[in-house]
Amino acid sequence: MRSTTSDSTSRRSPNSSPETAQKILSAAVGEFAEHGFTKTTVRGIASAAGVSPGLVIHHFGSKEALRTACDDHVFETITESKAQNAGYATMAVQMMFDDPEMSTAVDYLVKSLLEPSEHGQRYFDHYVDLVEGYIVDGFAGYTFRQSEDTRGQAATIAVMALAPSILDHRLRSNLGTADVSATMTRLAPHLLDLYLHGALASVPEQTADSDSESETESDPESTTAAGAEEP
Amino acid sequence: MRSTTSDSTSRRSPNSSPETAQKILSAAVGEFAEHGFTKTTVRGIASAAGVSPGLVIHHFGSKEALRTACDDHVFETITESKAQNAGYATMAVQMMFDDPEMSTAVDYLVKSLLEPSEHGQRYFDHYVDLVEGYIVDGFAGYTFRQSEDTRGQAATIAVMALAPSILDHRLRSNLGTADVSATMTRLAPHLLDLYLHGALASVPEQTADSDSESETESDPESTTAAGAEEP
DNA sequence: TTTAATATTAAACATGCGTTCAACCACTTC
DNA sequence: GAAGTGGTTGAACGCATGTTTAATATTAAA
Repeated sequence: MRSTTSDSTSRRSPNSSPETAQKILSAAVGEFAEHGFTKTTVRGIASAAGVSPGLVIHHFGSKEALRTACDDHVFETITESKAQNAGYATMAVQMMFDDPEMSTAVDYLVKSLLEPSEHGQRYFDHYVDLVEGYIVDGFAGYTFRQSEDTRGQAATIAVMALAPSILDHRLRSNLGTADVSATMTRLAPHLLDLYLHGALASVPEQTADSDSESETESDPESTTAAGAEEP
Repeated sequence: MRSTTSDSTSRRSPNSSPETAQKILSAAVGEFAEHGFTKTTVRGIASAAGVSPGLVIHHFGSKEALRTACDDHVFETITESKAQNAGYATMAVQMMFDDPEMSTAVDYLVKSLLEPSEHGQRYFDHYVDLVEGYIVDGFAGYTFRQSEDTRGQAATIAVMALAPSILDHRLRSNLGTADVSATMTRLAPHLLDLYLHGALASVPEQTADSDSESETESDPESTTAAGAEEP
């Protein structure tokens, strides 16, 4: 790899390294996606990028600024692919886990979602808005069940859609699946069944006598006008 | 515990403060539940317990050993309450969020679930097994839809049930709910509706059994202005 | 009371972290 | 070739962490 780029005319850098910043940023996204922001070290990023730790700071100012740059890059990556195919909502079902770059992007967002930082909150809010739009306008030909509290419904579905990615590591260990794609493939039919028909087949009878005390489902809030939704 | 040597003879604990260890452990559970294991510091635990950092190590040996002790304590706390009411599965819907000790216990388990440690994996596996039992035998009078892949179905439902607790912080900010209990109350009707009837009301005209290729161009409007700073 | 063992603490130690700095090097420009 | 500019590095700084240690306080046993 010759570092001397054949790019003529606008050669602004005396020393050759216009691509180093990109290399560092790519490594940072990978490290953040794998370990999260807190546990990721600048030295680890530098090692993954093949540069010195000081250079990372020199290019991005600080670890926090580097995180912001990664946020922009990942957000851009996902929204670009969103223009191509269906977008965020496909994360719920499947797809976008085959492309390794997209997979790390999803991991990155999930990790930022779990840290108390505010970056993840912006993404979450954006995602809920997106789902809310899907509930109102439909998605890929599907029509959602309507509710009075559309926002709460959108938040609920958004959380459900994100859950498999969040707990992918635990699912992989439990199910023995090799990678994210395999896990999603394993979960896909059950998710589709859940979204289409629910998880419960029958509701409990009102019979008084039973061996166990049961009746645990009847919370003061649990029975609040839940099932009575006729659009 | 209290005395490490010579309980065969009459020499018991000279200066024993059995409540100090308990105080430290309780503070540790709270700190771990709030910040997770990694970001929690021994000094923070000591400060919360009103003791010196060295005493924490003196009583439990190390931070890792203290975590193990907390794991046992939390697991015991939850399984004890499990004997009383329905147990884990109620976490999916509601309940057990009102009792503050139970709430921190749930937070503790969720945090350990998200860290790469192996402690959370044992809990997750246990939880999936529990859900699998519910699918086979039913739960609180409810009957689950049956599937060929009961394990995958149990894992799916377990993940769904855990999701609201995991993303409670994000949900709270998005929905404006004050605490966990309020968030769960807000989500409860939608969760019940999802479990009972699913999320989708109608399917697209083509058969939707395996692949989900959709050519729909549903006007994505996600042009969030994010200020970028590229070097 | 004396003694010995434990509880407890303040300080120190070792390590890893993000960051800074002075020097070096490659390349462009004069 | 000389000078200059910016990429790059290795060492070091300041800080926070988990843990250790020496010393003190406390209390049951002798």
